[in-house]
Amino acid sequence: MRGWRRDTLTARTQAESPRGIPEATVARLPLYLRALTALAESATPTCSSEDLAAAAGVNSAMLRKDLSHLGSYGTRGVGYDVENLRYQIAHEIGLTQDRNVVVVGLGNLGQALANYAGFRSRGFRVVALLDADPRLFGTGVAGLGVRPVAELEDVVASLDVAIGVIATPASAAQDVADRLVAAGVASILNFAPTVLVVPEGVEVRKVDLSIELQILAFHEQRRSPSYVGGATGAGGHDHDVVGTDGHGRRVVAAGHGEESR
Amino acid sequence: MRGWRRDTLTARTQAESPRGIPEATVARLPLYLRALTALAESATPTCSSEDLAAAAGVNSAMLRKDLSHLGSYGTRGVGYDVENLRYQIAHEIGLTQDRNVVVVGLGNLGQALANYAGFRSRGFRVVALLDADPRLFGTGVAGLGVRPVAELEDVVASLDVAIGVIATPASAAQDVADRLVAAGVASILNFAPTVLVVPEGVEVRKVDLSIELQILAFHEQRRSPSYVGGATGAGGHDHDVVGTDGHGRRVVAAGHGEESR
DNA sequence: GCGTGTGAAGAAATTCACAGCC
DNA sequence: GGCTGTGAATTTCTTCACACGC
Repeated sequence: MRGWRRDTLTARTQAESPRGIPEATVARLPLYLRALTALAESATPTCSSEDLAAAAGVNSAMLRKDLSHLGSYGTRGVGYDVENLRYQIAHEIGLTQDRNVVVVGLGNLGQALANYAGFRSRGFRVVALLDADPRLFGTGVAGLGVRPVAELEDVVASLDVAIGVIATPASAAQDVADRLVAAGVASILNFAPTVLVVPEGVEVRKVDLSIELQILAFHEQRRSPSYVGGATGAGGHDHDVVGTDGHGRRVVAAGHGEESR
Repeated sequence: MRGWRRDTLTARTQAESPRGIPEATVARLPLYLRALTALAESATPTCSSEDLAAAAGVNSAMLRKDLSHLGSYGTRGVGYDVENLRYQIAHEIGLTQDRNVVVVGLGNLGQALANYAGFRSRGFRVVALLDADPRLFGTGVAGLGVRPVAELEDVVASLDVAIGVIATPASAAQDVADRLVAAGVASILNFAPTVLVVPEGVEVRKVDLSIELQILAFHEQRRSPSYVGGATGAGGHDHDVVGTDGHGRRVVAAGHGEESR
């Protein structure tokens, strides 16, 4: 079967990364996966795009479009086979194989991360903990001993680390990132409130709690009656009609990223 | 009533809320704020959009476009006054007033969040901690006693809570969210790995560690030589050195570095 | 009929490129 | 000359709406 790839030379509306699957879609696949897992646990054999979209908190049209990038795994007039679709998405994300993770920085957050069950439950194994503070060396966190950050290179090489989680103070983050990259780690999850500069080809995801709070604060202020829009500016006559969608409720899924940005 | 589409013609060509400022821009303002604070600390009086963009890890054209939504705070031929721009952005985000935060769920993550300095340093005051586990009641975390989650409504009302942080297990998150909303909280930061359904007008930001890891895993897999792209497809587009170790990867300014050819 | 898959339309976000001001 | 601010062009993402297979 010659797969009818969308090799469409009609370079119209198609940007796609390397071989397809836009970033926005990739960011939602884990959501669908989780929703499917929930459905599977409730012994639901099949589901419509409407069902799954509701469970994932997205629009059904978007869900179908997203899934169409993976292939045709649904049946017209019926829906999707929960178990099969779950497997296909897990496969696409690459969860069929476990990946080793090292956590660098074991302050409050780092320790919480090391203990976070969500890591282990989805094929991510925390195999080493590193910190610069000698007082933490050897102490047990999540069944692992904390080792000196000086051993970073050894750890990455000997334990086949694929992902590095940075939970250090901002001042140490770039240095740690540089060393992780030099040691061969090409995937970094950064919790330090700083911008990381990395070479081409290295993927960095950032989680910044204070930024999330500030975004909330912005909307909070906007809701306030006293808000007139920034300092000056006559502002528009726009009304705050948030366009009630009739449903009265608004589903907030995962997303961003940040968000966005 | 025929189920015809709602007359969306009401919206002009801009998703913008009240007075402008697209969501993507809002999500970056905190980034600029942080960069400006760093510049201020190094006693830099003014900076160009190039400088600031580099410090924030974005493209300079995007930075200028973003700032243009706030007003004209720069000087052509010169740049931006660091202190003034910092104030303008802080004002726009609404950081001129403190906001009270309640943390619900004090497991590993919740405790780490309660202790997180980043919260307090930017005008967010954690004023109460709630949990359902009696064993935690009264124990001190970050100088506050943990109180029964049953007191949620009291706490929100008496302490003027503006933001709720949910760090409970997924199973409890929706219930907590419902109660927060009913109590008048319209801004929620959700760490529980579940989709929250909230009424229109309530803002939810979500932080999901396992989703971030899965996104990294996807790219990790894509880099892998054995990756052929889902079910079918050629794929091999990589010309990046996948070879073990060796300084295969070239440092190319970084995915964020501006560079305008 | 139902519901997927998808081209086309629409909206949003990003980047370009340059006019205009210092 | 240098740099901001911004319309226009471009790219990316989302939604619509309907043909097609069940």
